[in-house]
Amino acid sequence: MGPTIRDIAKAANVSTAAVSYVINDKPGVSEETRLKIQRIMREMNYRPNPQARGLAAKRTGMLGLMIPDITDPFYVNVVRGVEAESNQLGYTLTLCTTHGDAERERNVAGTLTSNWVDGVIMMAYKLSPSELEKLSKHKVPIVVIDNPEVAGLIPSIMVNNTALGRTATAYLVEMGHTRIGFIHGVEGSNSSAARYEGYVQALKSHGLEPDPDLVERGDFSYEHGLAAAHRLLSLPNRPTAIFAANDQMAFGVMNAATELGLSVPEDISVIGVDDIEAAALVVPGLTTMRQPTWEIGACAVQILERLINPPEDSQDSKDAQSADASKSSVIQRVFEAELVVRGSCAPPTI
Amino acid sequence: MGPTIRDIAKAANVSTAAVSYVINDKPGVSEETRLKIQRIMREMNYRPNPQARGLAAKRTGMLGLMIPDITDPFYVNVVRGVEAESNQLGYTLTLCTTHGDAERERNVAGTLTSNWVDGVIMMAYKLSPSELEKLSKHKVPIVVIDNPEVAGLIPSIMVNNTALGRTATAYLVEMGHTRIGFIHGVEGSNSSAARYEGYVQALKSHGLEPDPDLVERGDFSYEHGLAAAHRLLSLPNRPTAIFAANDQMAFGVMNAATELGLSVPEDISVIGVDDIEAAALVVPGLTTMRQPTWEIGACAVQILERLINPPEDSQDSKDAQSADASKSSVIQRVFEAELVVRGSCAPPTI
DNA sequence: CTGTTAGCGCTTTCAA
DNA sequence: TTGAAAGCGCTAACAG
Repeated sequence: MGPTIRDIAKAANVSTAAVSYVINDKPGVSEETRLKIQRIMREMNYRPNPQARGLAAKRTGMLGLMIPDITDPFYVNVVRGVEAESNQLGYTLTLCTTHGDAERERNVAGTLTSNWVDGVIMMAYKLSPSELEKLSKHKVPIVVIDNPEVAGLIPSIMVNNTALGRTATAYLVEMGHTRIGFIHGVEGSNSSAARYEGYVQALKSHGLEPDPDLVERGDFSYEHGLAAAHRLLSLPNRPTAIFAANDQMAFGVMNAATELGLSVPEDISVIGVDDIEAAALVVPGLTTMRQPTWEIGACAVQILERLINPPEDSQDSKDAQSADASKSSVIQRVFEAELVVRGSCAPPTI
Repeated sequence: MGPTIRDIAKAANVSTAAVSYVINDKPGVSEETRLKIQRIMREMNYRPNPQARGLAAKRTGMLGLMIPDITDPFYVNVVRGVEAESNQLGYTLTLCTTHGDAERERNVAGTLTSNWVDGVIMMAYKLSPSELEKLSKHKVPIVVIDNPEVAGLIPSIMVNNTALGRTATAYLVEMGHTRIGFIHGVEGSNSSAARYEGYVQALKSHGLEPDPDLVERGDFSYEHGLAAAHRLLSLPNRPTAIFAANDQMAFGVMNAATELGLSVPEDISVIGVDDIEAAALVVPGLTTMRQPTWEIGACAVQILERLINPPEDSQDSKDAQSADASKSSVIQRVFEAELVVRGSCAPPTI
């Protein structure tokens, strides 16, 4: 157990308060004393105990991050952004995974918002909007990522998945494709639904009629992509392009094509979503929609920081109107996905 | 700010001590009182403040995990194991990444071992063994993963990378290959060096003479794998198989082969290490050496737990001899990698 | 079995 | 500019 603030104070012949001021860069200490204290702290290799600090100051210096799974590339990259930005702002990160389990989500969310951390970033999919709203009424600020259902109720960050779907589909249509297949993600996924919505919009806006036969259920897994593509590609009038709701499924499509003796992109164009590592490792590379995951993570931390330490400067604090405004309008940020062109798409040859 | 232990005590008409006992499942409270207190805690939705708890009990309930990068599949999978096991044991995880930067490693290691956590798991590559040893002299127990240099000095977990190299190479040799290329990882990597060592051993033990021309420098990246393979495959007497020190480079090899009009595995067999997601997504699948990453992470936590709460049961605590023994022999655990056979290797055709 | 009480290490008034 | 002292919420003797 290292030296305490009292040891430092004693060694420097000052009070613990003086040391505390120095630790926290607060005024009230002469330059001379400050320097002396700093020197002694260094000499004794003093590290303030974060627990005591937190207990007294009612802050922990930690941010909580709740995600379903650390394996999924989307989440991982968000985590990286969160990590980088929290470090930047001097927070330490506590990571909790829920494995998409409702009970664990509830649990983790409850613990995190009670006392543990100064703020929490959640990717929650099983908690109902009302549950989330209730949690956000507690003292610990929350930012939700990727859950459109609570946008407007709780500070949140989303990707415009409809636009994503439109962009991907339009890319294919403008290349000359008219029969474009779509493979859904897991049942109930808002992202997948929105991407489908964008797919339909793009089709219609180009004068194409969506064909229900070309739409397959999936679950975001490689295997389902493979199976769905097999069905799609065996159709009498098969599609010339397939838009899969994520890259894993897109890989299933590519391999299904190979298995059926079709080649990508000559016979069938494939586009995915996420830009997973594998997309760049294969030949042809997988064309895909990249979501600005890193930026999303960083942005979440920035919003949280503002929620934790509300900037007082903007107006006079007596400006009731602005206070009202900030209370009524919940922060909401929407990011756009970006098309990453590789080799898996080409104009149709028929 | 939720209710405190005093609120509960007041509501239950007991002392704070009684409540504390109940919280910590300690004896000294009648069943009746215990039940009443539990009921009230539930009713008031009481959550003990971890900071105060930690401050008083000198524990935090947190484990620190220091890794270079959350993107690398090896680390991520270790993290998953750590995560699962810490949850199991009731610890919360604090994640710190160092990006392979020596300064950050030093910093994070210092902070973590000062006060933050009850124990720390480190994947440290820039800290010298003596620095690490000094850190481990502090009060907070440390387990080091994947750093053979400190094995014996600090509790550590490793993968037998020499055996890994032997297994991979022997697989190729026994398939009939005699000219086998090797692509190194980044300069100075212990893992890569050990894998190379195993490669040489396997070659020799099968009566094959290692050919320096077939060994290329690399840096674990796809691009270097691609470049190295181009050189290797353009050799007058090119290898019929290539063992890359990781999967990313192995993908470089596969694609270099394609670019040169060679096919995998007919013309060239490829084997990697790590079993990254992409390995299973391509056709042919990449044959690779899988390290038991999840188990490693879980094991690290178990060791840490034992270090934090030393089991007193084994012998009488007066048994000075056993105390000495446990002090002198530092825990050390070695895992073996496993061959994952996919389609990228086949007997040579020439 | 139960209650009282003295801290844990730090922040933060409030006086000096 | 400095210091004394009162907690923050909880644990762990110790006394009853």
